[in-house]
Amino acid sequence: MRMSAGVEWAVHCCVVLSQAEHPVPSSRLASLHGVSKTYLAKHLQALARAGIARPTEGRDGGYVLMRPPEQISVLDVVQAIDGPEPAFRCTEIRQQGELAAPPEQCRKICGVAKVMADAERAWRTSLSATSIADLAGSFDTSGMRRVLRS
Amino acid sequence: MRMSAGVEWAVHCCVVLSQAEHPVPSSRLASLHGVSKTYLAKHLQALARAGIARPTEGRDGGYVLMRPPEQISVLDVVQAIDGPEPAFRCTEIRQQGELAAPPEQCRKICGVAKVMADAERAWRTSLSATSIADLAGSFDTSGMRRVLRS
DNA sequence: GTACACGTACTCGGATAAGACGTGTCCGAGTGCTGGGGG
DNA sequence: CCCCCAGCACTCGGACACGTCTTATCCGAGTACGTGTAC
Repeated sequence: MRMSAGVEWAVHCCVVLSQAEHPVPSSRLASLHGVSKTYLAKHLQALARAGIARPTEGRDGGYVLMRPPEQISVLDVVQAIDGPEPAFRCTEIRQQGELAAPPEQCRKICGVAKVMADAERAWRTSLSATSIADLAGSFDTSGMRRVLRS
Repeated sequence: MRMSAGVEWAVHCCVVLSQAEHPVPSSRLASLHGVSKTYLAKHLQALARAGIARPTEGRDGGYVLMRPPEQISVLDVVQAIDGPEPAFRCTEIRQQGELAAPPEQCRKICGVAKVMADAERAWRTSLSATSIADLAGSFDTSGMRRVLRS
């Protein structure tokens, strides 16, 4: 199970955006973090589709957070980049093969799928407990703001 | 983020093996669940490498669980198939680009990585709370045993 | 009747292709600023 | 001095290749059982 590397980029970008007072272009965000400009742009589009950041076109344009950083959880960013569908997808193999269970036993969710769903729920709950604002507190925001002004 | 489909197969196979009294060949496990024989064999090898199931060669051979099903957690099976490495891999982009943090600020783990690690820990804890024996209780084990004897 | 040796059928195991997805890149369309000219 | 307009540079956005991992398959090596034979 592997999470897209773009998630890390997106979270860091959100932290930077939470400290910016003006729109920040995707190319600037890329050079700030030392990553590919064009590929980061792709992920920022995903943030825009999810309603987390808003792009401004034209000169002096860039991305701005659409909500206060306290109201953006890490889970929001992860799901924006990685997709909202769960990692485990039950293919209902309990209904296939020689020991296929009869349909009347399959009204309830498969026990395997339930365990996986519970685990993913715990994962999401943990991610949603931290906001971008919380994360920003663990970084050197003063230096971040200084670099953003220059 | 996607989990390997083989995880579902492996968990169901472990449930079946917990009800079997004799070794069950991989080809039998495949036809019982209606999945590819050869591909399932590959995943069963992973279970063997992880010390969960043991293969027996020759005629009347097959796989047998190496531990009582109460002592095999769903997490054990998931990690055997999907690998033990975490889904999120921090690439330390806080040390790259224009706003690279100085090394003395990087002795502690990156805040982003910490949030992800905590979430995955919650996920693993949830998965380890359920054993193969618990799962077997949610299936029709009597029918399973009947089919296995035939 | 018993023990041994052989043949066979079955098992696992690793090495080998095909497909899907994440990763990375490129160029075109659209927009807001800015400088110059006219009123 | 103020307003309007054209040009421009910059931005985003979607369409296009590449590499890697998951998925899927095949064939060979090895082993335990069953049978036939010799003692």
